[in-house]
Amino acid sequence: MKYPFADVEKKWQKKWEDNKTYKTDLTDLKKALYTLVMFIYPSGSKLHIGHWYNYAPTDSWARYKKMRGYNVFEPMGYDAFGLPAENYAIKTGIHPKDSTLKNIDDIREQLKTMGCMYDWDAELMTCVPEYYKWNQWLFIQLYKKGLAYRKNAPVNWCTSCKTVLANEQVQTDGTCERCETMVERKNLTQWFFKITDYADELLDGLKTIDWPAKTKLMQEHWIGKSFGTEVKFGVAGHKDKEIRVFTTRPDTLFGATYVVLAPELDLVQELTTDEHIAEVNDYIESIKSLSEIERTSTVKEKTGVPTGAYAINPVNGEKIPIWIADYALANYGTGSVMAVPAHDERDFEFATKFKLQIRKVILEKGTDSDAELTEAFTAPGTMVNSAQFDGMDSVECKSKITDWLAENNNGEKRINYRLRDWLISRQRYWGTPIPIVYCDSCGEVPIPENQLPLELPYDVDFKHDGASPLAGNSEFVNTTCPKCGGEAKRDVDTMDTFMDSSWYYLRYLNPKFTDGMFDTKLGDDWTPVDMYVGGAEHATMHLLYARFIHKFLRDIGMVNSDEPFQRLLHQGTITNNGAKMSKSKDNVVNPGIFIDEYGSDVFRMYMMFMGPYELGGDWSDKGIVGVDRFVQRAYALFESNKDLSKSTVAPSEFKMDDLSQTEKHIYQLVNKTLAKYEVEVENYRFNTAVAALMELNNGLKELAVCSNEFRLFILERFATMLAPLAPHMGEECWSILGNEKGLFDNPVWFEVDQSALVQDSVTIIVQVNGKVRAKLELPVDSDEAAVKETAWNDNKVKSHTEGKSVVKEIYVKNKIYNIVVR
RNA sequence: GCCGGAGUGGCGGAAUUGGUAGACGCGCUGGAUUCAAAAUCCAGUUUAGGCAACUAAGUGCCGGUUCGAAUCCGGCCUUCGGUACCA
Repeated sequence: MKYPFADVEKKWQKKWEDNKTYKTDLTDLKKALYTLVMFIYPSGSKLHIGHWYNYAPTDSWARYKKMRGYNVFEPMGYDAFGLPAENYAIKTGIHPKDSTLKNIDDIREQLKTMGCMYDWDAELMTCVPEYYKWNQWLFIQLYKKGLAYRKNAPVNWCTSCKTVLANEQVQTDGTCERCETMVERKNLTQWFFKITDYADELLDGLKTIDWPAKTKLMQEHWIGKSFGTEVKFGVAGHKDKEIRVFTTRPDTLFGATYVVLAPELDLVQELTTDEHIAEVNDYIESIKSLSEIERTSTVKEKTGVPTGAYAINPVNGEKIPIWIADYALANYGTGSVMAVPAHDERDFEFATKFKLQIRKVILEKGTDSDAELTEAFTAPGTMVNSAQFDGMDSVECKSKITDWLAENNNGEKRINYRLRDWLISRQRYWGTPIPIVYCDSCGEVPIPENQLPLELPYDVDFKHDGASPLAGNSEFVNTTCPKCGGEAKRDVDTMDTFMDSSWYYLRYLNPKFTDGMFDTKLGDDWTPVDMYVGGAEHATMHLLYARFIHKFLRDIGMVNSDEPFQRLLHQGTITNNGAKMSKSKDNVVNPGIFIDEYGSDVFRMYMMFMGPYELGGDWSDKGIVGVDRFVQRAYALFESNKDLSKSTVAPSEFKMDDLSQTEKHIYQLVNKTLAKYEVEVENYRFNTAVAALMELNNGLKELAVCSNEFRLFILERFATMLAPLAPHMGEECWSILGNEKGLFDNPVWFEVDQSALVQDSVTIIVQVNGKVRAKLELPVDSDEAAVKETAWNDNKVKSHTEGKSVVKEIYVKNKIYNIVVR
């Protein structure tokens, strides 16, 4: 009989639900295990292949752990705020709240057909006041600690739509995706979280977590800690002004021949001479629509204009011109850069183009100090043209010059970070309202905690001209000051949705908790999350923000751990004809037809079999029949051994000497498979785990001639290995054997019989000059003399060494014997 | 541009530490079964030459280290993710 997947899946899903199999008892902390997958963004109403690829293998891992006796907590929820729902509303008129809640209902139903172990009592969504209230509370805690503050920052502004655009809404040519108008950068006052205060700890903490090395490396580079010197340049004719620059090359300071300021700095307007002001303002206008990537590209032709003002180099009192150039960014570092054309590639190019002075201050070994440079010399060398430092080693002079600057109050040692503070203001509707009011007499005032949540009003014009849609709702905007009771206006921005995802793993533990942001007892018991799985695209942003918030929560006594996610893994992306699946491209592959034809177990097992989990790949259904055939064969095997456990009992292990030759082979195979399976599944290498089960299945062709208890022994192990990967089928096979209790209600796992893994002979490869010439089957741990003799007796070895002299012979025990001849 | 990955048969991929390249599966070819087909089962399947034994080449490209490299090093090419307002 063909495996009746539809009936089997329905049957077990009902049993699991009736038995509350996946309700986790969070008070049972013995072998507690929190496994988490990044929650779902409910944009469309359909789960696509990518979702299955993310969730099904993760669930298989959780099930494996459950079968090994862990008390597994595996929740699922919805990252429900965000831009797409708002765009959809603008296009269709359907309110984000309505479309989002509808999508969530549809998605929940589809998630249930996957047959995952989600504890549905722990389900949460971020767009309800019960959740986002605590975003507001958290904001206020950060505010109280001085970690939330306002400053100016640029946004993408469409002058035609009169709205702020997300980077995604700006096309590659710099125009608005709706109206094709050129997008400008415009400054707005916005809220920031001081993540930079935690930069060092975020860096150090990486050493303590079990994350992919590449992710840690990306975070390390994102934080970008660099050691250097801050130098104070005076400004000629402006005694009250100074320009601070950060440099990692203080040894080149005598070679600084000009200074570059970010065009947007206020200082630029203050310093520029009348003669240059028109040119400067034209330049600022001309770069308004450039993105940061374009501005800082090292291949783009450098642009810039002089301000007419001069800076004073503190080391030699020299007057050097002040320029502005787009590659200096106002929101990075001090916004000012000292330029040393002789020893920096970008400065060399700039100085050459604009005929600025190039002065060599570090001499390359073996070159003439008068020789003209044809390119920047960036390596260390000997100091020249540097007054009292001449003749010294440039590396040593880094600290010498810094010390000398410090003694004269012209600078100091400094650590700089690439990391910037987290901008959380969004000029959008569908998000958490920022709990601040602005009062003419009291200034910015946080809403008292007992007045939270500040609810997001339903009625709003999404196309409201200007900054934020909420600004158009006067009932929302106009309020009274919590401090003085006078008239006040609310902040009309909402929060970045990364705020929602920065602490949801704590809320899952009790989403209905009303006495605080989350139940801190449960938080301490269950976090850090043991295993976190999600896309690599989150490597630097979400995963850094969540770490920051976790550390902040620790500092205010809410959690007792330093990191939110102990172990992390990224699933790969499934593409369609090489393109990322997305609703907008209309290229999503719907799993529905595969579920209908093969069932969810075959489908999820195929996804796991496709390749390495962390690699992903292009979607193809070509191989799914192979997995289906495997399932059919395995099912038939169990069917032909129905109710075996009702008439016989399998021992916990067999003695190899008591087994027939056939049984011995199968016994070794099943133990080898089990040992491999454990390692592969533990490390999310499901493709090789499935392959191992296929090999096992192929090796059971002669099982029928074995004894009853032996067959039961083998099939029990086979069923338990199937269960994590194909949960419905695993349960079914287990029950076919005659077991009354379900595998996930009563977890079972079998030990490997280590004695069955011992091999008595081994294949030794004989190479001549690195080429395989013979394969010898020899006892394990044979000594060199024995191998040598057998090897040299081989005809092929003889023919390939004949008439040549032996240079040397290499023996690697149990592996290889290599003869080198000339 | 910058930061971080990936590249192996016709296809998806395997090779746990530098030691048999191609496990497992798809596809294809041949056979069994069938009136025939589907399904199933059995055998073969990196490429080139050869009936075969066998020989040579081969893990994106070029070079290097080593007795030995898919694996380590240097330089490229292609491609994917991120680049701070998609999430």
